[in-house]
Amino acid sequence: MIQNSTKPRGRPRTFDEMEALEKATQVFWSKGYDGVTIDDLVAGMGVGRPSLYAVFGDKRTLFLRVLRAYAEKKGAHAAKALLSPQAVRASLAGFLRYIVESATEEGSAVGCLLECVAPLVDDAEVRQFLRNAAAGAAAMVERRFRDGISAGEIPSDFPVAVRASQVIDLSKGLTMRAQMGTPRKTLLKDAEEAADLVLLPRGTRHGPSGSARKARTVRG
Amino acid sequence: MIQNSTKPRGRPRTFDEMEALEKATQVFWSKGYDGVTIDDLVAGMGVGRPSLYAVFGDKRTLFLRVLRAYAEKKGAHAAKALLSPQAVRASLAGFLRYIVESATEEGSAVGCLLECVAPLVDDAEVRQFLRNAAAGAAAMVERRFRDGISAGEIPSDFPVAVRASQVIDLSKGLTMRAQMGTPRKTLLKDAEEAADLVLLPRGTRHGPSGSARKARTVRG
DNA sequence: CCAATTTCGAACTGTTTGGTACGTTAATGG
DNA sequence: CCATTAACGTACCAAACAGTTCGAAATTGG
Repeated sequence: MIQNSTKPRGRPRTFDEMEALEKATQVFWSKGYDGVTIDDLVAGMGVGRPSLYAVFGDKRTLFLRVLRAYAEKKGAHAAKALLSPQAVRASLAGFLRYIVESATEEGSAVGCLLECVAPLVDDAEVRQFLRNAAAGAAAMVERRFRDGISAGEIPSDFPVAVRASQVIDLSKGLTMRAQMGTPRKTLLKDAEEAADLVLLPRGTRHGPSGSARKARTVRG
Repeated sequence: MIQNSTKPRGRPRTFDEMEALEKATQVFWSKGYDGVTIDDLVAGMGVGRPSLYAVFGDKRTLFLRVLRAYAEKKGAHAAKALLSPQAVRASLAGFLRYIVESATEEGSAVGCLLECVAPLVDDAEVRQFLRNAAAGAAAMVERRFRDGISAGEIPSDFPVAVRASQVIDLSKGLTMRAQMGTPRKTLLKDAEEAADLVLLPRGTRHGPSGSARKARTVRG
């Protein structure tokens, strides 16, 4: 048990800190960062205005905390989808499906907090956090690729790093389309296509398939 | 000449409308949408406050106009890169390079107006516009693919629509990474990789390459 | 030079916002 | 039962903000 035996001295809080934090997530989720006023947070979190400042600091601090909690939760979920005991393609598709699903959830006017709200905040610390998060996600995918190589599912010359970052890029594209209102069904289909794409073996460009091979060097 | 012979009657304006619009673009570019105040626009555009309302309407109207002009310009540029008389891969790489270059330009704290600022505006009309813009871009890429098929550069069974939308997804990923501070050099390299990826012939997954083919159906 | 027209610029108004001060309430501890 | 502690909620303040008003200035037409 984490419960500290010593009870706090003064008047007890009328809200649960973690619960309030989740409500704050909802608020930022639905209104963006700049769009949210302190009053929005007060109303949405069920926390008095002075308490909000006392417990969570100002808006920026609160947002960073929300972001960290959100990323942790989402990252855990994504990792679970990605590292489940399935074949590479299924893992990858599951990962991308999860991205799409969380981005097309009801009640979020703006889409995904990490990929749609936070990027606009224009704050050094937020940007750093996002870079790290993206790098972490790419590393996770890359690791899955390596495991796929170990398992013999993927050829050993598979460009794991490049493809991993491409998975993340594609996922960002999916997320942004979700935000623009592309229906979930379409995106889920595209998630499957994306999984197929990034697993294609490299090298063999279309040379042998077509008849004409236009006069040019195909890079290198 | 477009010049209307009749000179306007009253006091002449001290600013050029188009020039002011470009300055407004810069303002939105560097501060986002919610982040800019009317005073920012007044200061950045060199237009008096009442004139701004009289000529451009309120912030939202002005932003939509900025967005349209920006998209038109960028679209033209991208189309030029994409439809230039080169091989498919070179066209595609040029297109993606342009995306990266415009997203990593100096002086834009926030990145790209279309893909980083506008998506956060949470306005129905803006979202509609963005959907159309993305669809237009995908259509442009798709068309280039078709031309590639006609020219015999690409096999005729190439999934043009799917790959076109994947190009757009990848470009959005590149743009977002640009905004997070990933260096241009990295992104230019990734643009090349992306061009390679989406041109890979489909179908042949890794079955024949590795030795072990883990017991499972590879989808379907 | 004067009337008509249009823009300019400063100043104004009512509202919203972030942040805080203060008296009140609810708990603990002796 | 009173002192102490801590959170609560109302109410407040100063700054920022969107949008407008109004007189001065600059141009055209006669």
